[in-house]
Amino acid sequence: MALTKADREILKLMQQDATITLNELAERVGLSPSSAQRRLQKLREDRVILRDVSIVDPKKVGTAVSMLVEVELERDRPELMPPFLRWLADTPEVQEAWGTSGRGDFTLVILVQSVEHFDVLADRMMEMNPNIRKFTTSVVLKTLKRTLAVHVE
Amino acid sequence: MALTKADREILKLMQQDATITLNELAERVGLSPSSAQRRLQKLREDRVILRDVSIVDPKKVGTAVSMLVEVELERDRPELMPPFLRWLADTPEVQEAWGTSGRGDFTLVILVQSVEHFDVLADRMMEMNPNIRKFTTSVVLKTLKRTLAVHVE
DNA sequence: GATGAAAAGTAGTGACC
DNA sequence: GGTCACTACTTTTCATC
Repeated sequence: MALTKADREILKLMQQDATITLNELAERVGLSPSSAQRRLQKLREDRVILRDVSIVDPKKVGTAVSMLVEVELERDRPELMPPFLRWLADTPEVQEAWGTSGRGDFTLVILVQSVEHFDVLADRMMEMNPNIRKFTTSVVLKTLKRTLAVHVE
Repeated sequence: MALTKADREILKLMQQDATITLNELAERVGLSPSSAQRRLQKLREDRVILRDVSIVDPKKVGTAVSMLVEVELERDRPELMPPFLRWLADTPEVQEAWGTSGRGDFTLVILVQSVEHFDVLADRMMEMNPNIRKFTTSVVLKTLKRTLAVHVE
């Protein structure tokens, strides 16, 4: 499943604006609309493009506090790992979660309406996950950049 | 610019799948297609919805190493702040960047093809930004969740 | 095996109620 | 906010390279 130059161009453009029409897309990558459409369809079939989503401004819907949370788990309780993963998946305030090397075991990006909401959430997190040894929180003062766009050569 | 119940439903659905048709959307929020369209249009005009983008699987395009980087800046060189912000904006490998309280001043999410690429990038970062006092790097071992979706009540 | 042109089908838009 | 007519976009077909 090698990517052509046109494929890469399509990915670049679609990551910027997925509402672009096939005519525009075709023109900008130097293909006919039907060819562009077929390439795009194949990129979706091959799961290179996973999905298209709208990006919502948190401030406009009343959720404006982001937190970076580093969580350290008890390593000797592996049976509590699946519930923790499920908690991450099921908690919509958790936007992102990575398992990392280094200091903390996990780093989470959490988006809530207020610090009070975070407090409640953190309490619930500890309550539901007794394998959390400790966690440290950084308040986001300023979001400078936010994209899931992948740099395509 | 108060959000109606239908608006919130629209945001929820569009954050999951922005390729949904107006007919589907209308049906699921209990409006006519043209009403749904008008609400959607207004959400875009009011910049509640900022844009629509395709989500690309990094593994499928050969970029598969994520790093979390905490950067600490010299506080007494404010004139070097704008260049740093420009570097963040102009470097496509930097997916996300926050200014935070707590230990580090800034936290970055960086996506590269390999650790070797990260090395080159980190060197360049230090070279171009002499106000970086130090930085610490965590390698992402596992990405558990990744979304920019905002939880809409 | 993929492309482009053109036809057929579907979805989005805007005027009107 | 809903209905309808119009326009634009997407998808398929078909011939071609």
